[in-house]
This record gives sequence, structure tokens and C-alpha cells, in this order.
Amino acid sequence: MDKSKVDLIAENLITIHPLLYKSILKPMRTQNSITPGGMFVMGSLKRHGVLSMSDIGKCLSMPKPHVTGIVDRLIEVGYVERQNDPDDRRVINISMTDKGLTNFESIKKSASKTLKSKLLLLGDAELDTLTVASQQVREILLTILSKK
Amino acid sequence: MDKSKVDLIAENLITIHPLLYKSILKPMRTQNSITPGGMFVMGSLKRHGVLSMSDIGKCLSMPKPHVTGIVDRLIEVGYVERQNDPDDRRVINISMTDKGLTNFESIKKSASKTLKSKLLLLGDAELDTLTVASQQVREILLTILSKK
DNA sequence: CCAATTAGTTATACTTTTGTAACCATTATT
DNA sequence: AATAATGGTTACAAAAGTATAACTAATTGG
Repeated sequence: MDKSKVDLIAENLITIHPLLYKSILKPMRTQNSITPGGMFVMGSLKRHGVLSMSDIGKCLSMPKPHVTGIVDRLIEVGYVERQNDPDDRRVINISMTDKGLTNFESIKKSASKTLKSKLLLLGDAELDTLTVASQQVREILLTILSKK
Repeated sequence: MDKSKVDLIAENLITIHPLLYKSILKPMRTQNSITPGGMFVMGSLKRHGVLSMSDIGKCLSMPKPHVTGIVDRLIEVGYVERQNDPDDRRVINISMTDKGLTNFESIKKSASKTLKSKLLLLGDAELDTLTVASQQVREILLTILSKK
């Protein structure tokens, strides 16, 4: 195994992270009423479908009480809903509502507005490169980092 | 200009962000005494060299009072230092100390430990792909998102 | 059946982040 | 010289994240 490649990848990702943090999370906070935690929860639901409270916590490395609070707020605005699990009465399954799905997409759209305006500054070659590269990073990271 | 490519890139980056958030920021918080904001500030200093308080705020889209607080804590632990600007007595320039540089690297190392352990699960082909792709994403994003 | 475990909530406390307004010192403008 | 603008700090407030303990309800394992 090539340790140096892993080191380089980690260094790259650590550099990328604050750039995305600033370009995505900050606009998301200021332009919408939803909290970053709420967006993370909805992202997990979008990817995995229905999730129990505990599953959400595992997905996001969040303590359960934190999940409770975030889901409470998402229910208040009607973005997700609770459903009792027929097989285990302790379990509460969370799923997105149509309203949640719609708003999730529109929030992402508005949050990435600034980001997109800067992407438009790129030349065709860089745009092509970034299209492929970001897709590859996304897919590979999803396989190793997005386990329920 | 190809709007669909920009949309795809934005979607990819928005998907990547929470994965990095969970894999990098969370371990960083739990394993070290430093705050995410402190790491962001040190990252900016590492990249740009000496920065004024206002420059740091612009770099990270942070209000100035927040920068003051973060820098205060970084000074307490000896990671950065203040220097008066000889050309403008209002300006206070911040630079990293040797201790700060050393610890910055070791914190990054420990924060990426979990991440690296998961990267090692990848096959050679994926590892190669990710090495190139993450490097490309990093470099292109730096050119458009990392302006002082 | 009883003890141990698991799922989820409630309560509490603390830290970090975010935002704003007021303030002082210095520089730039006119 | 007076005014405006800039750089930075102080003070304050509110929202969000983080963490832990205690608790109820339900399931599992002996």
C-alpha cells in the first residue's frame, strides 16, 4: 500500500474543507432559516431514505440528544416526519416530506449561488477538469465515508 | 458558458462538504484542544503568510470581533503572534510562531488519522484516481475561493 | 421471569459561532 | 483643521454545536 498517496489525499482534502465550509455552509446559514445540522440530517435522509434517530446519529457522528433537537425543528417546519417502526416499538423512523425534499433542493440551490458565480470565472479546460475531478472525489468518498 | 457543468460541480461539492465535515472537523475538535476557527485562521496564515486582523476576517468571511477572540486564544497557547505594522499604526499583523507551525501540522496529522484509515480501504486504481482528482479540485478551488 | 441492553427523550451545562453596536486610535479626504 | 473612513477591540446577545447524566419504554438474553 502506498502511504504517500494517502498522505497527499488527506492533505488535499484538509485544504479543500475550509474552502467549502466558507463557500457553502456560510451562505446556507445566512440566506435561509435552516441550520447546518438540519441540512446535514436532510442530506443523510436524501441519500439513505428512511433512517431511525440512532442511524442519523451514526451517519453524522452526532450524539442522540443533538439529533432529537434538530429533528424536532425539522418537524416544526414540516420538512420531515416521524413514523413508528412496526417491527420495534422503540424505534422512530424519520423520513422527508415532499415539502422537505422541495425545500432541500431550493436551499442547496440558493446556498451554491455564490459558489456558482465563482465557478463561472473558470475557463473551459478548468471547468471540464473540475467537473470530472469533483465527480470522482464525490463518488469515492461516498463509498468509504458514507456508511450508515 | 456551460451552465450544466457548473450545476454539476456545485452539486458534487455540496455532497462532498458534509463528508469532509464529519471526517475532518469532528475528529479535529475531539482530539485536540484547538477550535475549528483556530485551525481555519492558522490555515489562512499558512497559505498567505502574515495577515492583518481584517485580512483574516476577509479570508474566512468572519466578523472582526470573532477574529479578535480566536487570535487571542491562539496567542495564549503561543501558536501565533501580533506585530505592529510599521506603515500603518492601526494595523496589527498576525504571523505563526514555530510552535504554531509545528502544532498545526501535527493537529492536521492526528485529525486525518481516521480519514486515512478509511482511505487505506481503497484499491490501487481508486487511490490513484483520488490522488489526482483531489489535487485538481484543491488547486482549482484555491484559485477561485482563496482570495485575500 | 429478570437482568441487561437498546432507542429515544429530557435536562443541563458549556463552548463555539455569529452578529451587532459602541468605542478608541489612526489614517485619509477635503 | 475638520470630517470621514479604516483597523481593531470591547461588550453584549443569541443561536448552534457538543457532551453527559438520568430517565422511560421496549427488546433481548439468560
